[in-house]
Amino acid sequence: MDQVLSSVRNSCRLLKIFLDSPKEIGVTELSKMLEMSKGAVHKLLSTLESEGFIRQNEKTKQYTLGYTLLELGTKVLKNHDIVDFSMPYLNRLVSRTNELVVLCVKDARDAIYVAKVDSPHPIRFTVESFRRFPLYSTTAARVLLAYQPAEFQEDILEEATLKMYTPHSYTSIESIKDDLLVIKARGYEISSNRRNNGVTGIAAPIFDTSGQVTASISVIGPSDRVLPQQEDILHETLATVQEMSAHLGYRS
Amino acid sequence: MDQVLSSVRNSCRLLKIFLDSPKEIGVTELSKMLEMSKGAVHKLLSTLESEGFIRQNEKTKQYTLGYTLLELGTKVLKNHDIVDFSMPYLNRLVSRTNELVVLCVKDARDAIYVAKVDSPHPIRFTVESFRRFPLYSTTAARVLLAYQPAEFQEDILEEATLKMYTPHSYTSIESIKDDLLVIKARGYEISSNRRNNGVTGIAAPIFDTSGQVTASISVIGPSDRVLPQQEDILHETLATVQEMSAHLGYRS
DNA sequence: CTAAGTTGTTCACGAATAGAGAACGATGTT
DNA sequence: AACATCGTTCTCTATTCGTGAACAACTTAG
Repeated sequence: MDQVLSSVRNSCRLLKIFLDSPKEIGVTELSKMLEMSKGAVHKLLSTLESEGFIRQNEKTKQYTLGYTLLELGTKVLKNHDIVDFSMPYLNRLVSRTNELVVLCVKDARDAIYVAKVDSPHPIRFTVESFRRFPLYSTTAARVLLAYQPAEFQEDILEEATLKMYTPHSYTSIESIKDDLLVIKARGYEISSNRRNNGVTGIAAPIFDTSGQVTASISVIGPSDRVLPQQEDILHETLATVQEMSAHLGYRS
Repeated sequence: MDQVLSSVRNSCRLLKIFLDSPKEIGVTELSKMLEMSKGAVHKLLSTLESEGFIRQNEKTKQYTLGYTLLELGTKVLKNHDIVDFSMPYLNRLVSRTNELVVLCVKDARDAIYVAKVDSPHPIRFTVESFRRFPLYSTTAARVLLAYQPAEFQEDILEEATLKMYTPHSYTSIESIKDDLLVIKARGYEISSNRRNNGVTGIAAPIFDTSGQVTASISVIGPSDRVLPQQEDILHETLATVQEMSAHLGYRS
């Protein structure tokens, strides 16, 4: 783990700073955030700029993310064939439930919505795609976590403890652990008012040939619309993931 | 210009290799393309992987682009406010012309379509967004090039010469240079069958407060549909860019 | 309108490490 | 069973990365 190219790691960390910051940042501010000298940061920036990963505003002299990252990000989506594969199913599930449907995958220690289809309702709950969030924080993510090895689960939940973060209406980390067992036992998850108040999510896992969980889908909407038709939505969701899993070659 | 962090530059080059390759690549192949030792490439890869910029397929052991690049790419789009600003105008122009409309910007030595609205026609011409292409190769890009300093134009066209690349129906690099003068003189460009046979593009520049060309828009479609209504489309396009420029604070 | 505080940028040097190249173990192919 | 090829690990030194201070170009304060 100490086998790491420090300047490469620094440049990665530098780029990620922009994810949670206003679009333009100056050298001085970056050097503080990275705890590096201004000179070194400047060298990083001009290297990244010459490769198109960073752009400098000619007027303000501050820096922004460059277009090459847009090219690469687009390529990531293209590579990810589960997205293309899933879109028809997501669309159908939206037309049957009239609520937001998302496709969620695990990446390292995080979850990401890699596809979504919005609810046709004028009043609707929306989420941000392509942005990481913790594996214990949303319905779809917890489904993914439930099928991970126990040690990995422990690790993730310990991180949650360290961050002193317990999702809404969970009284303790232990109760999440119980929840994961329930999810795996019955093969789906329904949760209300956890991360967002007044919002209910119904999620289930998608299996591939090797029996691994590759993704999960979730129907999410205002509790007062979702809860009354909870049974129907659950039925449609389970039918969808079973069909998807079957098409991926999974035999239960 | 020699003030460059070599390992950072190498990691950038490594990532860009994936743009023009199948989704998964092995260490050996990458080391050949980068002309580096396998050991060094492996170190690059594991550093990038620990930062989420690269992922390794557990079965094939080969490498792919990671999700962090998707996050960063999404952020680039969000930062770029001209895209949000332009969408209503692009949509309106499509509804008036019934052809593909694109928004094109210059980045370093390239052009990129950063937004597009497809034609409603069942038979339609489409383009790929977020992918770099030369500034001399499409109608919208040449409009951007026309407003650049003469020395920059020379530089770009010289590159075209070196690549032995002359866009279709240009007999020489000199004729492109003439074309650029015409574009700047009359403020728009109409070209047929240049990059794609049977395709016609009509493009015009958008100016900001400081009088700089920040982007260009182009209406593109099959020549047999576009040429007959050429006058109308040109009129609509010019009206749109004038309105957009005015809203950006440009005074002619 | 000067002086003090910013900013981004440059430079020189010593400590740290990046990259080459060979050897490794694991696959899969002949 | 021998061979080829893959990704990975290792060692070592020439290279270079990162620091800290000085720089010029602005903006702000008095």
